[in-house]
Amino acid sequence: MSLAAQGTREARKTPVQARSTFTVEAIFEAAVQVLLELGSERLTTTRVAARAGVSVGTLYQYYPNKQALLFAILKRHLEQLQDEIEEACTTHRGRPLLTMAEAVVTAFVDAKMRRPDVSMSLYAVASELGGAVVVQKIVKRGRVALMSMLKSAPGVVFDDVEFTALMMFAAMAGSTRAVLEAGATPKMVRLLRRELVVLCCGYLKGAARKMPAV
Amino acid sequence: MSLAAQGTREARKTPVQARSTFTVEAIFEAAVQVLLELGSERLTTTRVAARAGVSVGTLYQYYPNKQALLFAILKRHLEQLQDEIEEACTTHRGRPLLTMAEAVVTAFVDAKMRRPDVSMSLYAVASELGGAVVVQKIVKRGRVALMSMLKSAPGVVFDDVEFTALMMFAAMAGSTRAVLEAGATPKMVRLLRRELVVLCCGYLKGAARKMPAV
Amino acid sequence: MSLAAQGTREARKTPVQARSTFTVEAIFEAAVQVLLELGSERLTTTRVAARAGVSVGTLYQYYPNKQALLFAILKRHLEQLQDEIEEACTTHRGRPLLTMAEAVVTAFVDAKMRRPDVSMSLYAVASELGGAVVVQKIVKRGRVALMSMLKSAPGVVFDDVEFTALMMFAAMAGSTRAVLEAGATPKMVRLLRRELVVLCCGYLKGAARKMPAV
Amino acid sequence: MSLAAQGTREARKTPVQARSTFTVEAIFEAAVQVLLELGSERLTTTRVAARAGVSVGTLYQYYPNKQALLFAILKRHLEQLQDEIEEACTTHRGRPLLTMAEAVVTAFVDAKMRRPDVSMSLYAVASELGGAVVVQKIVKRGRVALMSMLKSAPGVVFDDVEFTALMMFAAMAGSTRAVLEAGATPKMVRLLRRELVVLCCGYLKGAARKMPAV
DNA sequence: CATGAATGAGGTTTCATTCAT
DNA sequence: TATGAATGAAACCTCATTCAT
Repeated sequence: MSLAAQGTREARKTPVQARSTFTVEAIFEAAVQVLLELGSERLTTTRVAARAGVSVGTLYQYYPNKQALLFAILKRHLEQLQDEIEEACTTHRGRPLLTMAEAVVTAFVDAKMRRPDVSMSLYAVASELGGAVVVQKIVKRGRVALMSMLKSAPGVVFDDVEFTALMMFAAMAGSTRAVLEAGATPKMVRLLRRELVVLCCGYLKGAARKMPAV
Repeated sequence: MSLAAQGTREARKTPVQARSTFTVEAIFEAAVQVLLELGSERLTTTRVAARAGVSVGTLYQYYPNKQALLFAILKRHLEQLQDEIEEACTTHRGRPLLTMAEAVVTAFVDAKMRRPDVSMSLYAVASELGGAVVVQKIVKRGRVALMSMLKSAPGVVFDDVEFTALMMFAAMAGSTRAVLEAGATPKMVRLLRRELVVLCCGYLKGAARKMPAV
Repeated sequence: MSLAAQGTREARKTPVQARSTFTVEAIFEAAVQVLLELGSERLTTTRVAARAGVSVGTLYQYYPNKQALLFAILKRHLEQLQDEIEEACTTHRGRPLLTMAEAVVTAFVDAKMRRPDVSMSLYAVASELGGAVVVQKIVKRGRVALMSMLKSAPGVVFDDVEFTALMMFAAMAGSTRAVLEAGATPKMVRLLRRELVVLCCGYLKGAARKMPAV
Repeated sequence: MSLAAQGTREARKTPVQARSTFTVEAIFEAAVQVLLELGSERLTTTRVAARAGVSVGTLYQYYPNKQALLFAILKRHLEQLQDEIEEACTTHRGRPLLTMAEAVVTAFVDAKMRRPDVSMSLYAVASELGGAVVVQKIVKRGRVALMSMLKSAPGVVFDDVEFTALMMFAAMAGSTRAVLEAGATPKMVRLLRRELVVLCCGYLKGAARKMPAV
């Protein structure tokens, strides 16, 4: 939102030596831990440094500021998510809509539920960094993959694939979040997967126009 | 989450003199303004008081702390939203699923888009206060109304209406949020309404089982 | 200590009407209650007024400021104490030292232990108002009475009765306080009485010079 | 009393660099000065930091809160006092009661009168922190030493040495306090020493039972 | 007289960030 | 490079006291 320069959000130096790689990772992991234990509100750079076993000064050597650190975590999470979605989308090109929906839903829910605690903690981070262009950019990758897959669906065509993809992702994100925030019991997660397939499938069918066979 | 007592989130005293009613409102409005301009992160009690033209002390006479103030805003927003949804749900009992979907989607999107800026600012607030029981309570009202309406749908029955209602709301919330965060151009909002109807309708049809006519 | 004008510590107006007498008393009692429940640190004028069932404004009508209120409580306590000590001293003029010691100790401990909680709460108040001349003045009365009684002791004379009286009071005050702060179990109080007699008696005997019979 | 955790009263970090040792001391000394000049009531962390020539933040690096700072001063005072009393008690084991009384009184009064101003300022602090277990602990040391010395007195035995020790300390503390609050002129201090010996001696003799020679 | 809304100085505490060592 | 002491702006919140109604 009011995040001024966004270059500031990137990590400061590319670690070339083994030692710094190690340090960076230690800081990163410490940050994740603190985020989980105390939430983004009570995460302080000093605390993270202490947890990582380095001094604050060192932390600032690798992350120019607190936001950059939080952003790094968010980024990794989002990129993993996008990777798995891309993978699912490429693998299922040309398959029927139901199969597509199932694949994407599975990829999405699996990725989010692998570390439900991390996913939840990141909601707060994302809402602070929310509007940031960098975030939008990362998320776009999955949408592009989804669009591309949808276009490959046999026998159907979408009026506005881009928006359709947006809607589908939003629906998945929204319901997964709701389930996470409601506690994400195994039973709920099971229901979520099933209903999300129903929902996406229903939506895709409704959004698609049948193409006359050539 | 770590928000201990919830009494802390309630307003402090009910104004008895005419003067104070005015003051409370001034503070509330000032808070909304500051929230819009600076976001919840940079909203400070001093700033709100200054904007309202009162002293900090006065602010604290009516809102025991910053959270209570933010919560008041969130609460009003959510309650209006729930009101309109309840209204829509009661009015459309017994109608076909498509009509129901249209009604709820319209109510939801209308409510959210009446003050898109406020809606967006409140995302951050909600993520801070999200876990709070009071919030959950308010939101439940709409879900109950939706469930009740769905049960009245002619000729169909749902296996787990409660979860269906949750999914539908989550999908509406998620996609509306996505559109808001993407800028919410009039065109997008139009698309959102249309596609959300498609989505909800598709989902409800998929989730419903046909009942044999008596 | 740094208490500027001390006239400010007196109550503001002498209640002439029945209603105000009642009000003043209600405020006074409320203050005592709050003092006991929350301590002088957390006693606020608003709280006292609320407890008394009047408005802050009314409180300030009768007590010009918070200190005056606290001082009033301390004053009453001290005056009662001095009364009882004076009484004991006058009654036992001319008796043997042991009898005198017993009488004064009993009066002192009784007075302090009648409301041990109040006594303790007032330590804090006294330490804030400690140096105040007004307090010193009140306390002096008991000392004067004690001196006068000691002078009447048959067959003995003190080199510096004034200081002897001071020492005796200080010893009584100090040990009573220690017992109060240690919890003041019935057993301890019993011990206190007994030992205090031993102590005072021993001291008085040591401080007195035998006078040759006339 | 209502001072919850006692960890809060302990110092925050042990300085490792030379610089910080200096800083801690500067803060401590500044605190003592402010305490003397303004009293504990008007001592503020900001003022102390300013006086010490450091920023508030630095102060809070070493003392987690205001109380911890005040407590540190009180602690040092009490510990010195206990040290000197212990010393006096160990040195005079097995000596006659009169010698014992003289030794302890001297140690006590000397310690208190070395910095009469500090002693007085600390009364207020002690009454705030009085109930704290940590304080009780420190003070206990002197009582234990006194008890141990009394037990070693030749030819006498005490029924309840523990209480006797308590009484003797309370009497010393009480009278010293009275003298301090009365201005502590050299003459009074001289009288105090003398009379306190008389008082303690008289008390000990009264409290002791003669033991038959073996 | 009583009310209670309003005041606002002032206090405590946190924490991102810098920089001398 | 690493350290961690120091910074200080800035936030939150309290409460004695006043004064218009």
